[in-house]
Amino acid sequence: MVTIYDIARKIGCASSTVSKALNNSKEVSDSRKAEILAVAKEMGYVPNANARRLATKQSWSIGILFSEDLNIGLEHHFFSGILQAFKTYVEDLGYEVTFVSKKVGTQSLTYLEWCKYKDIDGILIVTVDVNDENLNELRQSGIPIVTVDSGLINVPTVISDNFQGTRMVVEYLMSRGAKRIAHIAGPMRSFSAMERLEAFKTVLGQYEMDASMVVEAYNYDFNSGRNALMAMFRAFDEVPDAIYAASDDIALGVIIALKELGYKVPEDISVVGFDNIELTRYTSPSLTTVAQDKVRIGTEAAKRLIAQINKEADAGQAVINRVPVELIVRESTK
Amino acid sequence: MVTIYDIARKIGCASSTVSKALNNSKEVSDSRKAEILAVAKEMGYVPNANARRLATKQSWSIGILFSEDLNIGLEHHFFSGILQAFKTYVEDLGYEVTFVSKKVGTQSLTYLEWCKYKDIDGILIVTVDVNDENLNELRQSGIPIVTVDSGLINVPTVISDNFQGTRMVVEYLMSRGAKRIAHIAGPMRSFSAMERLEAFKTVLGQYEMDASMVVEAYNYDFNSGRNALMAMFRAFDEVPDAIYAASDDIALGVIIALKELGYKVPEDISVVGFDNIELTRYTSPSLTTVAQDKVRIGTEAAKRLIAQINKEADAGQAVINRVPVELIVRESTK
DNA sequence: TTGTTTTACGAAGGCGGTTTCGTTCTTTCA
DNA sequence: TGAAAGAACGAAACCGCCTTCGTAAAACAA
Repeated sequence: MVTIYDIARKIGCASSTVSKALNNSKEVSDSRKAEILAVAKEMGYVPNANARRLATKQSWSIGILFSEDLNIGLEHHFFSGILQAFKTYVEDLGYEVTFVSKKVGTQSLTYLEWCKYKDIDGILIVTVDVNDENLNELRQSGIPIVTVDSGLINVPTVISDNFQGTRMVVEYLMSRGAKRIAHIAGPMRSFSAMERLEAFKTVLGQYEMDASMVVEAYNYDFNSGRNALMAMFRAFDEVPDAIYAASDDIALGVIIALKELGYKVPEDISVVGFDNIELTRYTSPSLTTVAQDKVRIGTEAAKRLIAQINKEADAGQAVINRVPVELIVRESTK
Repeated sequence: MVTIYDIARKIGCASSTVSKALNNSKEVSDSRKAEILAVAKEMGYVPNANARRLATKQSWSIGILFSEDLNIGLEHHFFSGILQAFKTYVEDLGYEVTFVSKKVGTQSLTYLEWCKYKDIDGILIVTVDVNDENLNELRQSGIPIVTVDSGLINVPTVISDNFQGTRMVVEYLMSRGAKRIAHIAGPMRSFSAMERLEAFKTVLGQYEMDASMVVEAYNYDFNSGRNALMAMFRAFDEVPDAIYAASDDIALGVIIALKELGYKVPEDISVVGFDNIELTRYTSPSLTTVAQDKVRIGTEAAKRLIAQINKEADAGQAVINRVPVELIVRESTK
């Protein structure tokens, strides 16, 4: 490993001069600077992150917090899409992104301890168990935080506009003649699921429609959707003419279940999803759904985090940043 | 921030003693050790990663390399699944995982420079442009590397057994009476796509069947599958009775396209995919496919990397580690 | 008792940078 | 032309931790 001392020795100047030159300080003459840069390049010099960070106390790194317990995480395309956009944005600014871990060598650490250990600049919380004690500690630590799609209070949040999306769905269904709209909600440990359910009730209420046909899916996946639909048909005597599902996966499960029960989609019952995952465009029938803007959510989250890191005014306010959604009408609604 | 000096001062001992106590050295008496640990805890001491790493030259961190140019990456469930398994395994051992970036602050770095900069212990290459010059440099640097599903030569690799999988598909189709099997290949810049194509030709050759009905999909996604199928029907006069697609997404595109052309799956034409993504179980028809073991691939890759880091014998050999696959028979084949 | 190990601890140097603060040597300006 | 200002550079301290080495006290052996 070649260090600034090696360079200094070779040139015959002080290491401090080399350091300044490499950092483009104006305390070094242009000729000297050129010489040092040339030698550095020739010797294959690469700075040492740990030394630099130790000295500057600026780590240029951002932590990503995925909760392990919920089994949605990296593997869920929605979150991985957000992460991808987030990562692209901050890396372009020169930050590195690291997963926050609970272990260092053989030692176990809390999230906050890990952040201190790494001297992290900021942290993105993606999915999380809201009741995790370790999170409180983190939140109160003053470390810049932004969260995505979570229900953490007192933390700057970026999330799809579930209210707008739900309203669009309901009003669209009504405009197409729906009289009896049901909702397959997502699991209530998910904040978005709660919001969508709440919005569902609110909007139907405003139109003086009954919003009681609701069943909670155990999970966000296909199978949970299928099961939830079956449960709904067992629990209610009435048959809805439209179903608003809290996610695309759930909606696809619902459609299959309806087919199994002998209903036609959309002729007998319309189905709407939420997410706009790639495949829904190609299923049969293709799915009417609410598109979430993963890229925008990830990018927005990145911007808000960076603003906090740079201590811009108001950056740290626990404001919920709602990202617009879009209703994509396809074949699953009549 | 509380340091070992703060602890030493409070107790009235030397910082070196504190350091030793915290590292459980036997040069410190048990009573002293207990005292120091107690004070450290009381003061909320957390070690500083940068200082520690600078001093020990052990970073306990692993880099993940996702190529940006191919637009498969984090968002592809196959890779995110592998990454998840990999991450879980190495984090449990106390390593942290960081995405390797090409920028540090405002400076651009090559992969190798970044690795040196961070003093990284090892690196997982997930998707990658085989022709990237920066990779050669990395490969020759001696830094422990493992790669997944890539065609990098001279690098320890973990990959699904594409030959076994393809053989199972072909033989299964033949056992069900297929006489004319076509292949929708994945993009040839993907190593797995190449292997599957090669295996397809080999196996058909062994049975003295014609293996010329092949079209390359432009990408691994649904739409490419659909387009490739259309291209196939334009290019060949004959109609196959079975189609082996290089991925599930492609297969689903193929199925839709076939439906559009008026063919029934599986009655007229059988279709087989590769991956076993969650949804394929629920599409209609559900998809016969080759299941890849994401968890095993990720874990295996982790093990091989750690072995190299620990300089275990033979660990660094550029052996290809083939992970068994499984044929899942569902409705898309008759 | 004396001599030899062990044990427990402290001083100090090093890891590879950054930064402050002099100190020369030039410029600049009155 | 002399004094003040600025430019260019080096010495040294520091970031927080680890580790080597020396030493005094305690434990053991002869």
